[in-house]
Amino acid sequence: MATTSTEYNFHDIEPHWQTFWEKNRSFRAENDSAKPKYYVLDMFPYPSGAGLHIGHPEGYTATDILARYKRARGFNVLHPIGWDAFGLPAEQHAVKTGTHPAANTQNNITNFRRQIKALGFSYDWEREIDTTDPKYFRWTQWIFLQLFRRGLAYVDERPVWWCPELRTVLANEEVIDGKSEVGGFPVERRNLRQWVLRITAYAERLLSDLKDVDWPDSTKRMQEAWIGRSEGAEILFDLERRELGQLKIFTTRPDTLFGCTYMVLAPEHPLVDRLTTPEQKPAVEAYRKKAAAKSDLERTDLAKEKSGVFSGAYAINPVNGAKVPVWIADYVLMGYGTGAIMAVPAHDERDYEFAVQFNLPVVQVIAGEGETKLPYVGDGKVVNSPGYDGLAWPEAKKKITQDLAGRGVGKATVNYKLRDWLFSRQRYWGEPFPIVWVGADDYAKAQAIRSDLPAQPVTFTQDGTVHFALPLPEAALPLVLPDVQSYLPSGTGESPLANETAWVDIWLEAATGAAVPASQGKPDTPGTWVRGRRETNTMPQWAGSCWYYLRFLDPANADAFASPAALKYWDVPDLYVGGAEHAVLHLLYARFWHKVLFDLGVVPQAEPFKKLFHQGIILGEDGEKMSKSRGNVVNPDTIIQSHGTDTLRLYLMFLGPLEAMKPWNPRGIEGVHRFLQKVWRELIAADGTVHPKISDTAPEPAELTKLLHETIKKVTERLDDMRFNTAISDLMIFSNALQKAPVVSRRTAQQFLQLLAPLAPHIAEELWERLGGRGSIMSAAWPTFDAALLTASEVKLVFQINGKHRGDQMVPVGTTQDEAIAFARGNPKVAPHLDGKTIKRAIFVPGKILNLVVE
RNA sequence: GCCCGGGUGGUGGAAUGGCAGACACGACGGUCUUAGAAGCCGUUGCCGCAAGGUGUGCAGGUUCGAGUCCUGUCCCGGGCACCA
Repeated sequence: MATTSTEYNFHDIEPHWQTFWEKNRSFRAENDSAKPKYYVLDMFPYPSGAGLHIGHPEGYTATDILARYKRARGFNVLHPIGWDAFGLPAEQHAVKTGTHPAANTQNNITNFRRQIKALGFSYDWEREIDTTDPKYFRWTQWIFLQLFRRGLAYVDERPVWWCPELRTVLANEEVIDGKSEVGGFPVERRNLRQWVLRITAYAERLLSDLKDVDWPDSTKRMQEAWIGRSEGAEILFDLERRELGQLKIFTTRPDTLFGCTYMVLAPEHPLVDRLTTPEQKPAVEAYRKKAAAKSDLERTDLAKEKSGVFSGAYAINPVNGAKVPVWIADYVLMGYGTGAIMAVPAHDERDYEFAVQFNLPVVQVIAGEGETKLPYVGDGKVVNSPGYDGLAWPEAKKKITQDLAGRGVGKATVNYKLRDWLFSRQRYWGEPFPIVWVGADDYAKAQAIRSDLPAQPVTFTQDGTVHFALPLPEAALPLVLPDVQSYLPSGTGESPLANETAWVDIWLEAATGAAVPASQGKPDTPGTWVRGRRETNTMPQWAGSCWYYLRFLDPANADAFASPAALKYWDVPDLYVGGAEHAVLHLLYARFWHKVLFDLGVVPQAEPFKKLFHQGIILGEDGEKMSKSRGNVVNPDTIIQSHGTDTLRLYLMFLGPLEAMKPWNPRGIEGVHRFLQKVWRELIAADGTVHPKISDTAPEPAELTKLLHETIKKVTERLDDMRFNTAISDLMIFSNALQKAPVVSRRTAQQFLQLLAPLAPHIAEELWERLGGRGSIMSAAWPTFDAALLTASEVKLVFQINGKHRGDQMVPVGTTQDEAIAFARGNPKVAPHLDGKTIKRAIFVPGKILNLVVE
């Protein structure tokens, strides 16, 4: 049933059809269908208190158009949405107001859901998920247990931002210019016990499998750079004082070994204490203190000026026995390679800068073509390197590495920039780790009855006591968050959970995971009861978003994160659309988890996202990024109120190519709104009945029929290519013709509405119904074009003389070159340019162009 | 500094190596109207009354023909940044 409006009243029409779709469950994806499947996924939103931002509907409109289009083409479409709802803002809100983050989160979700529904997206709401729902995060915890069991999760001391004044750990985004965002207090780096995931074990596969995915090249390159593979060699340098042992360095350029004139250790390098001579001790100590006080950011920001200090020690170059001084400098990082380098100032810019500053020798060992200006990092041949002179550097690299390996003082190695993933937060609002820390004896008891423990126990040592990480059995999941008195951190760097003694300090039944507060004493029921302390860290927001695309396949499953049948039928998303800001972290982390699940045999493919597309950012009217402080934020609700969601959807797509960054321009909205009004006006008379020019019997102009078929062809191609802006242009061109046509066949009007339906679904449904279309326009099969109608008998031929456009005319299809030249001679615009000239050459593209080169 | 994108009318943007500026916005003129809004009909890159010339950041090149391909250069945006 259509609405009763006589005019294009989107205020009636849009809610009307949204209710219709909801009642009819129009967008339900069937888990067992004979149809081919199409899975199109949005990056699910964090439901912030600010509500939907105009950037959300941009990408969501694009995927919605595709979802509706694919349904019309006969696909069983999975188009889901959910909420990435753990996270810092909800926790900060809780700290401020004392309300439970869950309550605040649910309010925000309610608001987001309302806004998204008002946009008319064709989500299957029966598959809605929420990462903070225990039924969901049960499986986040389950995946963590799989990682843990396979030795991919461990505990280590890692530096975090610590604010002594607030007595809390801060996230990077809570630290602004070295001060806390709240209060502006000074912050420092402090080591804390953290969970770390061994993503580096997957570095090689994360890199090499990029070749199998259809992603933007720039995103692939960013991931490549982030993984940062480099091939080189580890080389052992003897120290002058043999009793100190050897110094292991990593270099990508072993071929420059003869040019090494000094060594550098990172200030944190464990050998620094031992090899520093007594005279140099005070200077070295002072330097190390200074370096330690610097944050990573400062250390890297001060890139311009090198600093360092001589250790007093010397190392021996393994290829020529040269004695080289060992320096300590913070331009060498402990976290990469071995934390020690051989410095070759002649062929490395940083080493060169350092050598100049500290007056160290520079020895050239690579010569380029002609005069070589140092530092020289280009191609060339090896010089000043007895035994290798004259070799091109890649050959020398190979040969020197082999020779060193033969002597046992070096070997070829591969290094990655990628670090293991810091996976814990000292926060309340995240998934609790299903881990209980127990003593050695209790761990041994558990080992006797559990088969799901890692080969190597995960431990940490505190005040001389070794603590063992005992996982909860899978059957004990989910481990839910306890209610807490305060969302303020414990003050010791632990999360607020540490204050919940009854939850934290427990007796645990090792086989079942049953627990009672330790304060109640050891239960006397049978079982293996061990005394433990729960892990108080929680997981980062990434955890829930690492695998959500799998939960959509089978969201209600209580026995598995998804059934094998659902995993097999739906496979992975055919298209994933989201912002480029996730190009590295989210996509890399999700790929890592997916590969672990693949290795476990629980997902059938090695890569989670076959095809990826980034929508561009929408800037404010002023061309700046939208932000509250600039006051240039656009709220979709306002546009829906003033022009309707069909207009908003069209406008978002009409702004420009989806991938481009583009400014918001409120005046442009009128243009697409007028387009929809025109469509209405041409199909519906002023009294609300079908326009008199719509006819079942009288013939419409042949040009209109032809244009319809051209439009079907173009719009279909453009939806396939995600060229939504030009698809809309094509529809506008057709609507202009619609307006001029005295008679329009009902079928033409209906087919046009079908083309419009994925983009502006509400008005399309309404007009379809009024024009007597059967059922929902969504269930009508996508129109096809008649190729015969598109072939013309005449085509426009363009005449060029010496490459310049001089005229054109309609010529019969199949015109030959000679005939075309005759047409040119007879063309009043072209003929004067041929007068008294000889044609030296003719280039003829049949049906398109005739270019005559004349003299 | 390095790595990616991108520079086309007053604006957003179109253009498989083949008519640069589709489609819109804005502007101007007209029509309708008591008046306005909406609609409709025109015009609208720049120079020129016109014929015509000229034009895709700049300088070259390849080609019968370049916005599109190549080289260099400038500018803007994004990402990364002492990774040995």
